[in-house]
Amino acid sequence: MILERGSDVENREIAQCLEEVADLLELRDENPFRVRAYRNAARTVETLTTPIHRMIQEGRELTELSGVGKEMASHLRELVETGSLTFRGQLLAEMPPTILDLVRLPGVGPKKAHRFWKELGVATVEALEAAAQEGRLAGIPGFGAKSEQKILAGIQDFRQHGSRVLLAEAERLVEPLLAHLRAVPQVELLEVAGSYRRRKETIGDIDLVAVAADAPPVMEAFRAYPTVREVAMAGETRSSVVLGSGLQVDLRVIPRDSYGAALLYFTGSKEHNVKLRRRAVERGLTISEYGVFEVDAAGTGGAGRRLGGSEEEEVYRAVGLPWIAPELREDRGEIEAAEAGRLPRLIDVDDMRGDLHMHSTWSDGKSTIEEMVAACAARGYDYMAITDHSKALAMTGGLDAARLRKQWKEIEEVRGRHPEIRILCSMEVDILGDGSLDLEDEMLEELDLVLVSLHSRLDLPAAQQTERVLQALEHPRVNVFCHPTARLINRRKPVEMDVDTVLRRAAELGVALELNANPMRLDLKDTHLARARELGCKLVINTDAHHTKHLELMRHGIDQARRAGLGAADVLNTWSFTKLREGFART
DNA sequence: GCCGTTTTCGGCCCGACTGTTTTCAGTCG
Repeated sequence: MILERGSDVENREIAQCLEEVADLLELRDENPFRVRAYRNAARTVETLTTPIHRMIQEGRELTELSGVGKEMASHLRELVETGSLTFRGQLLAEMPPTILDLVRLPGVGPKKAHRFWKELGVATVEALEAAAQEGRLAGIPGFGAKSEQKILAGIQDFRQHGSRVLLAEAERLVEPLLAHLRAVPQVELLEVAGSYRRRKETIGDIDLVAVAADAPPVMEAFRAYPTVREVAMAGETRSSVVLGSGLQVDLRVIPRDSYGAALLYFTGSKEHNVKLRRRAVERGLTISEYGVFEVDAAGTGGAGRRLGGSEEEEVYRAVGLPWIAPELREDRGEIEAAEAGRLPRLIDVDDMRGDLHMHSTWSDGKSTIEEMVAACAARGYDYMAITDHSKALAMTGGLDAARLRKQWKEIEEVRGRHPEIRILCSMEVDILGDGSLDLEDEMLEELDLVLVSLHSRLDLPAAQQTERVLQALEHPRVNVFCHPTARLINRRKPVEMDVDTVLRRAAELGVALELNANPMRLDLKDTHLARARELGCKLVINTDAHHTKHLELMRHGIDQARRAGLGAADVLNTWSFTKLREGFART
């Protein structure tokens, strides 16, 4: 990977490079703690809200970052200055880079991958597949026919379902499974843990935690669920299945008094758990999925007195912390905040008092203005905005000035019939290629609220895209920049843009940034939101509904906002209408 | 490779399951 030279090397790319170095070191059978040091540093960089290149510009000491020492700091510097890392190049010279693909296969780790290469000369997924089919794998010690089958199945699976599934999609798949399991009489409690409970935007697999006095009947029911395609693992307390959709689901059955500890453990994140365990060790305690225990004074490694674990609160309390919301459990500073009593009171879907981005049949929406208004009123909103597309988006039936004026007449009539809700005349105005807006200034003047978005020329180089966006935000009538990076999760990459610069300028200008709640967008993403708040940006959460039923998607935006640690006060459309008006005032 | 109100050396989170093996390494979460 050669990174683009220049000041805009993204933290994500740097983190990726360090991760690769960790993988390569692991393949070389290096000291596992050295490997971990690279992974830790990668994680620090990835979750950092300030771009590394900016830290360097500002002359800040990189070793301030946790997990970054002298060596790592010099790696980071080299990456920012040259766009590549010599050390990584040296490691890559020792082995074919395609070996890294092997490690991504289920059941194949660095040890096995290394042996495939050394003992069979196999370095690609294709070569491994051929070797397994020809029975050559079973020839090396430690491998048998079963290993061969497993690897072939893994390759199949990997090709079909390489990417993670959207949280909203996972919900649809899991709900009926939960109903199926809850119907088993032995099941006392059942909860989805893992990244699903942390409300991550995409899900790799599903982790279920169940309490049952008698585990076997639960396991049996689980494996007998109609859409189960394959039972990957079947133990007494733990089973793993693959559903017809390709989604892997793990189930752990645990006793009631371990419920909290198990839920905590399987909710993760891994990094959050590691830090909690370290805290436990510092206090002479040990945490497992069964509870919190005193470490045996005799030092035999056995567990001593049990301090609790039936509820998550007990585990946190044992290490001197208040309960932490699952959405925050990423080791991005939430443990330190909890310790200092500075955990944010997270925003809730009930805090929302309006939705400021939705379409109607005037452009590409499927519901009429009247229907959208009635649906918003039914949700208890105090205000809403009708924001159809502008004329540049011809395929959506975008409105020109003449049609927009006609639309205002209709909105005026609907206002008469719905005094219970404020209806703002607005528009989602396209940002044109040169950064100008797709609506005349005199029309912009008359709108209650102006939204701007990128829908075209999404492939511009970073410098040009950034300039284009900044140009649009400078326009004094602009209030909200919608789905800023224009990504579609798993389908379209975010535009190349210096997000940090855009956030800074938006904060200065008083232009609000949208968190688009559509589960395919969730744009801005959590780390950008956290950075936006840090910089004092105004924020709104909108559904971008194209049908009355889409108004319900607001909860996905709330999930994302909670992951960013946002409270109700951080989001303008939780405010009263009067305060909202003042909030949108440009600076 | 990082880190330190016990430490600049000696630590670095914990347990289940599988396959293949006869006591356990590798992988996963």
